[in-house]
Amino acid sequence: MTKNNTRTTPIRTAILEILSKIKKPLTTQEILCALDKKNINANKTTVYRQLESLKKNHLVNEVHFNDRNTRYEINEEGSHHHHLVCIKCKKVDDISLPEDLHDQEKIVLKKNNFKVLQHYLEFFGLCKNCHK
Amino acid sequence: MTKNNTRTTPIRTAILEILSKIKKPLTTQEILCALDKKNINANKTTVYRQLESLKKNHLVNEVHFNDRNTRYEINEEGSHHHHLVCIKCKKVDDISLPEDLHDQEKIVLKKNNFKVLQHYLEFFGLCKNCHK
DNA sequence: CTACATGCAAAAAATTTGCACCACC
DNA sequence: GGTGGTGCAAATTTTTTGCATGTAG
Repeated sequence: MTKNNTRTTPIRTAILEILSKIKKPLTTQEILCALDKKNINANKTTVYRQLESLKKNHLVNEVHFNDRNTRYEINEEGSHHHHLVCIKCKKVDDISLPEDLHDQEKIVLKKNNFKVLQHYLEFFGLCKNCHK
Repeated sequence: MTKNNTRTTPIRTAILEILSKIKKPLTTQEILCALDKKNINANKTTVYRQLESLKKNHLVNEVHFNDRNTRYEINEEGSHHHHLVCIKCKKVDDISLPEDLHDQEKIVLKKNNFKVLQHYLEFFGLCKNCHK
């Protein structure tokens, strides 16, 4: 039993394994396929529910790119990273930025009296192969 | 006739007006309602198509927050701004950051040889009213 | 008179809900 | 034995597509 009254089940474990290994955000569809390839039979409802639960437990993050798809990525403690999304070949690279937040950003947030719990930073553009 | 072979129609104009005035991202639903309040009768299909077209013409941006909704905001040239999303009261504030990108971020992007066309930065947390 | 715009209906896709049943603690 | 997990079907919501018609350039 993990925190928040959730149990460690094969499906839950498998989803975490998949996301941990691939280290990039996957859509529900992709997760479903990946489970299938692992010969783990899971209903899409279950996957939705597990992802929702994993999100609540801060084990995965929901990420959105420039399309209409909801994606999930593993939430690796300490290594907060961002994404470079190539709008041409759709490749997604992670980048980890040397420090968390710019000082000036912190000042703005402080001035707004806003308590940041999470932030997303995504770059859209052309990767090295696509902007030659 | 604007660029990209699009025409200036009442619906298109109204959508831009709405987004220009409100200056925050709206869902398709909200845009539909706003049109209704303006007594402009528009089919949802048309709105979807206009938003897609406006996006292509870089007049609006598609924005995603921490839920499953697609939102659109006016793309105001030069005043690139970001959002503070309160996860409790759902209020969305704009912030404009003093400078575009952190120097160190620029270095990382350069090292990755990635040409940035657009970037999103959203902060999720608690606004001043909600974290008392 | 041609290309874009629109509305309507239907299809497709994504997500949620209700209910029954199972299984772990 | 009670709480969470799962599957299935159905409902709901969101988005897309096809087609007929309208209309501005």
